[in-house]
Amino acid sequence: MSAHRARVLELAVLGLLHEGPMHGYELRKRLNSELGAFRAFSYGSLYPCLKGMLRREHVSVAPACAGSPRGRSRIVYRLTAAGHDHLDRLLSEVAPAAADDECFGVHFTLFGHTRGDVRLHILEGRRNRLRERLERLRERLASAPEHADAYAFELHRHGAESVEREIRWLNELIRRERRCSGTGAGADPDAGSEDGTGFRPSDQSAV
Amino acid sequence: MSAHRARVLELAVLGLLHEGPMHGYELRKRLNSELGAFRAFSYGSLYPCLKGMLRREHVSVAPACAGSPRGRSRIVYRLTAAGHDHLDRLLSEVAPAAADDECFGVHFTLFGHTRGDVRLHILEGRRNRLRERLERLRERLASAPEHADAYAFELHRHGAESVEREIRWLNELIRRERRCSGTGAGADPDAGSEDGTGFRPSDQSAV
DNA sequence: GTTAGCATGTAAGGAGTTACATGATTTT
DNA sequence: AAAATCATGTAACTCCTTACATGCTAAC
Repeated sequence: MSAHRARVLELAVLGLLHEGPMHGYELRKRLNSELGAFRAFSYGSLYPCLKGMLRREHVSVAPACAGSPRGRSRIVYRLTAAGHDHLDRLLSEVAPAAADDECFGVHFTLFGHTRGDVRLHILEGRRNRLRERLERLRERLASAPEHADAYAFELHRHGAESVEREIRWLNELIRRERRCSGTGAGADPDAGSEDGTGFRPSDQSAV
Repeated sequence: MSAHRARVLELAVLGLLHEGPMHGYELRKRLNSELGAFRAFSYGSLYPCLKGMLRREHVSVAPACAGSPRGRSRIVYRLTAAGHDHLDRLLSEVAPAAADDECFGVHFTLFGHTRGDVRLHILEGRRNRLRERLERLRERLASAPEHADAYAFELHRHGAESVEREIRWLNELIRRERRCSGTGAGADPDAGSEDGTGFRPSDQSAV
């Protein structure tokens, strides 16, 4: 009932403020370069978010430290103890939403503060999501009738290749995580389902 | 001032209904397999959307044609003349939003009904968007300090590679479009079948 | 003295989701 | 009779965007 949806922005803000205090403007800049390719947040979402976090006392405001305050005076936000706890809690639970396109990047970026077992769960969750997607794409490609739209086909072909690439990337990451965590307590049969689907391109290694 | 934002769902519905009349449930299924990898719409957005289109008289309802009506009686939607016009208009204007991640796929899928020059504009718009993204990613990668987060770095590295791949794909498509429109008029999408679909991921340059 | 960049904020609203409510038919 | 599948629909809500409003400082 509490956190049933994404809440990407707040997680990202918590993550950034974990590195150190920051004011809103800078927060937004780093948000949009750190998370760069994935999302771009506007002030219209950032400031209300900060306001909410302030109300919940996950952050506190510091008086604008000087330095070289060009422009209007800054409001510097800093994580409170409660804020740190909240971030830890968010990073400890294996949110299924972490497999979402919009969330995975943020969670991955915060892997540095995430427990090893949670990292593994998130990577596997993401991989499973992509495998489902790939399966659907392959079904469509396999059943592509001759009258099919050439553009749609090409889009799905390229989409399937992209998904395959990301799955292979995840496989490699998962392998590394398992190796690092040493005694693998996990029991996941990682058998490759070889595609006999007549799916062509230089398909190295099972995804 | 009228259509300042995406409106992906309505465009997709117009596109599907252009193929022929359909009822809501089927529409949603096709929406989520056609657009497959990209989006998944729920009934909670589809039915209100259809209602709006009905109000604007872009679609009309037909009495549930029989066939094998398993389940509750169907409501079959059909494009009106105004609906066809509206779709044509949407596909004629080069919406900048077509470069968005969520929109590009839908627009591309409808390339079969899109004029050649508009296709080219959309492909180029998408490529420019991705080039900007790639530039930002490369900046981040280049300026990655030694103390940088290894996970964030890896994410951006993989992200940059993915974007490069998509840009190369777009380059190839743009090349083909130019070649086709050079010889003849651009309004015959279904002809030819174009099948040299062998896209080689070998060339790494000139993104 | 006006433009440009830095900095904070709000009001209105768009697009879509979840969860629910209903109902018919077929399969188990 | 229960469960699964097909089928339509609504209300409440979430997350975010756009467009606007404000104000301060530096450079041209």
